[in-house]
Amino acid sequence: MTNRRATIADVARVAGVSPSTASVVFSGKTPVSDTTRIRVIDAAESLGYTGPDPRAASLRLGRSGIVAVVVSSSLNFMFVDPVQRLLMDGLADAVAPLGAGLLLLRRDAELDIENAPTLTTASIDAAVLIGYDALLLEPLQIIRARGIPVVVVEGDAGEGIPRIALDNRVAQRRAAEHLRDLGHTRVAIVTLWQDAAGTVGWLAPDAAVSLDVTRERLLGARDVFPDAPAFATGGSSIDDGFAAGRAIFADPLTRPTAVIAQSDLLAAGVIRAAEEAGLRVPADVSVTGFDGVPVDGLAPYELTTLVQPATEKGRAAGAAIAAMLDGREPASVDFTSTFRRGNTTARAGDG
Amino acid sequence: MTNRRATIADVARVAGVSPSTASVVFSGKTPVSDTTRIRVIDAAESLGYTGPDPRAASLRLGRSGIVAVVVSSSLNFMFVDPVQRLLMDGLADAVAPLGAGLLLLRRDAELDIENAPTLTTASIDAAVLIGYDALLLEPLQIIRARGIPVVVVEGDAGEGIPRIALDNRVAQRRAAEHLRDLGHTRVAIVTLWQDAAGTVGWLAPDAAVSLDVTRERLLGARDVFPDAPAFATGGSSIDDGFAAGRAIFADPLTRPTAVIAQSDLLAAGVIRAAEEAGLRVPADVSVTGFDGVPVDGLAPYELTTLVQPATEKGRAAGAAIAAMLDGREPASVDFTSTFRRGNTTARAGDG
DNA sequence: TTGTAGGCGTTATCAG
DNA sequence: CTGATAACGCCTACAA
Repeated sequence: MTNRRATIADVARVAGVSPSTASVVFSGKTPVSDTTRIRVIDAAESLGYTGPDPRAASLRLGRSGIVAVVVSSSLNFMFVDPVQRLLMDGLADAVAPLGAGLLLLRRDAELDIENAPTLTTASIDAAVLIGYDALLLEPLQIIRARGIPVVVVEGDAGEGIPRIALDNRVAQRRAAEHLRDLGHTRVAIVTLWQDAAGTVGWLAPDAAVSLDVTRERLLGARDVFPDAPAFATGGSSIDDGFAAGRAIFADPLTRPTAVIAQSDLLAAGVIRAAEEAGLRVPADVSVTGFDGVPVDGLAPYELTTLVQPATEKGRAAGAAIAAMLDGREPASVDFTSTFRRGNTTARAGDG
Repeated sequence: MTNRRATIADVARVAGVSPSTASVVFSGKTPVSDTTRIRVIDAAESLGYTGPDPRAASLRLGRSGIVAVVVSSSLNFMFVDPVQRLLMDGLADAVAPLGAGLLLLRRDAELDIENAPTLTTASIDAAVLIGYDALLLEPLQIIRARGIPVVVVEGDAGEGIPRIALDNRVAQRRAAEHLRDLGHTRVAIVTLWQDAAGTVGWLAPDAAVSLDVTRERLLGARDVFPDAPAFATGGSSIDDGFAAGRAIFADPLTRPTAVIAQSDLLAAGVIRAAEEAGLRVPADVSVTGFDGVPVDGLAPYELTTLVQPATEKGRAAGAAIAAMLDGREPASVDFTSTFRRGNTTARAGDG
């Protein structure tokens, strides 16, 4: 019985009008007399026609209303980070007015040969690359080859590709200066991923950090504390920060009086580790974060941190996409973080 | 200069073959001689042709390779929950072999009139509804009217709609029995959302809980402790659990010796609150969770909890979709949680 | 193995 | 305000 879905032609026939008229009734692009509109709508209803087939419309119009978001890791891993979540919400906000939705595309490392590579076969109007790094190079090339507009958030994909960036170095420097002004001299740094592999451990002083965000924030901290040791984590989570904190507080002799963490989640973990080591925060050790996001479960503490406009970054990415789809020139945007003093930093030696 | 993207017809012309032959070269559906294949590929390269236009293919083939995931809240809110994240990964796993991607559709409460309602205009092959409740009723109706296959995860959308479910009641009962076996009699319950509005506070004994998951788990706990008071939270987060815990531990006289939390995140918050109140876990108060997911930052503790196969649930949803797209009958699946003893429960009175 | 023809369901254009 | 026409770019019987 479910022979075939009704088409606009069927509706037009039943309504006794031409297909183009019926089409216009649905698109609203052109004025239609009330009587014909009603006839068409009635006909549609009687046929169970629920509106133009998006596939056909998409072919005809040349756009599908879909924006791809390409991520380099598992969704579980990616969305642990509140910054990413806020970013996605901002993006969703910004593309909604375009009538667009977000298509989540994982760049699967272990991609089976036979699997249809969705990035090459999906009807997408534009793409957003998040946390651009070497892993996203191939997706980027595919997208560019298809001539699809693309925006990069965090990280630099080269000339001609609009990017949404943050003043990572300057902002992180501000946190370091804050600690210096409080009299701290023995400071340790806890960084985000140092490379795509996610190698964990103390960074060699001259280590080349390939990930933009990590490198910039590290440079900012080193602008003030050139010799501060840095421990690289495998991601941005409380657990990762906890592990780093344990390593940092392991030796009472070399114990720092302050820790600069490259994210709020890492900072939360460092605080946990400090408590475990019997250190009070901020009396014995000061901790700074980065991001300014709500950290679930950090309750008593309020981090001294750099607040970045995560949602705004997503909106800006969406705006850039809207511009490109509109044929306008997309603007790269540099966002600024603001310093926020919490209760996790104090004068050195107050303990 | 970028007049028009090359089409397969252009490629065929340059290669000196017919369009159908060129098409076959790309689809691989029919054997083609090596010489012609090479000619076609060369022609494509010289024209900058990167493969069939997905929009046209999608119209012709009748499928777009896109599966919609409809969520009822902000992405930020939704992805706080590790269960949702794992679910999404499982879903992504399962639809990847179909060559499909996941389209994230927020059911925007404050939908502007002028905004294109993406659910009615997106080229989707199927849809997944997560945490079905009254809020998703309208999306469900739209989807069904369009005749698009749909699967519901958690929650019942009625006859004929395949669902991926969990043995919430039975599993939660097991946790309660565990506590009873440990000698606990004064037990409090911390629930997930009680209704779509997310009303927070003590539940009236006869309160009608409209959300399936919450209700089932509540019933399971009450199967063993019929009179246990229940505090409803506004979501599944450590902070929500913390707030609930504060309320529960506020009065030393009515203080329970055990708390049944309906999620691991809530349990983590309850533990935090217990510590704040000077109670030791599990010596003074036992706490059980639900989900069996890694809780970032819970480090020293290992929850006594019910482990649910979150990723598997996602995979099952994907499998059901694959079946439907294949014309096969989709199977509803009932998953089973397994009890896992951690270090957050102990015999009553051991403190 | 290759080519021909027709249509997937819409919508923009332009003439009435 | 309405209707005829012509794409949009591709795929697949079917015929050669």
